[in-house]
Amino acid sequence: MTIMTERPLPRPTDAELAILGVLWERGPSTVRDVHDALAETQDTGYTTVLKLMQIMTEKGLVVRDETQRAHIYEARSTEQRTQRQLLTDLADRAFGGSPARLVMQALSGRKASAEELTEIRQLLDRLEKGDAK
Amino acid sequence: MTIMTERPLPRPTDAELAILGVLWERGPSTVRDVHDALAETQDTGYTTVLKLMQIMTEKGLVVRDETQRAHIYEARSTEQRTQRQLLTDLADRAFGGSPARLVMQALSGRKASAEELTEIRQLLDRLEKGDAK
DNA sequence: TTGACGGTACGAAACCTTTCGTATATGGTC
DNA sequence: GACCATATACGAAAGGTTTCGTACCGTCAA
Repeated sequence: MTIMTERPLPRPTDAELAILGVLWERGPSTVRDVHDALAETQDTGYTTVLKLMQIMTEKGLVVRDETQRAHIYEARSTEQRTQRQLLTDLADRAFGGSPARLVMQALSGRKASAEELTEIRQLLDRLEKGDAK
Repeated sequence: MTIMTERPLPRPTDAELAILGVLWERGPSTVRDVHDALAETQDTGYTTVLKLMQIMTEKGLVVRDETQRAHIYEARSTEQRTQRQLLTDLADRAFGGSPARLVMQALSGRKASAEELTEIRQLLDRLEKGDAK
């Protein structure tokens, strides 16, 4: 039995995050799928996307199924989990490690709709009930 | 009269953000000041910090006063402003451009203390009164 | 004046990210 | 089988980030 020291995944780069976004939205996809989806907003070449996804495979950000001719890629970490990682990362780098300060800045700096504010308030209620998560 | 097309400052890199952190905390500082402060936690060479701060000057992230032999550097953007920029940037890249979703994820994913939650709630109150900012 | 000290400037290496050209393989169709 | 469309693999260039060695300059004290 091999001991797999589950190394934490590296922070995805900008380009990698865009690709992950497609994978989260579409689910397991081929390079072509991802490229076509990205083509809506960007215009990066097909082989560029391919190369990035190959690198992401090496990094462990995605896994791929090679049984088909067109490999099928899947994000290794969920969107939520990645988002949280990015947030704690940003909190560490720019908010003295305090997610609370990050939240306050995000709230005060932005115009959130009334519904959103209400939603956030409800979330706070749940949190204070100790109903974490 | 020169037209200064005030270009938006670039997103600071990790190393740059660490330096900005020192400048925000200490106020205008020399390279040595910054290096010594960083030495508490990291261990990057003096010339490395110097070079970074020179690059940051080129980018406009900091301004420097060269009247003294030891130049004095100052952050060009406030901590708050930079934090907000980083947050909207992250919201764009990883939260579909929605700061509200970012906030919710930050709240649900983290254990915030009761005091912090209260503080956030008060902030929400002020926001809903239309007392933005 | 000269040397030691502490500062800036500069260049380049090492590494990472992003890009894409080109080579090569595979599968289906005529 | 031969061809064509479409896939992956690979290498390398271009640009950005981080690191530091080395050169050079000014200041001050002996």
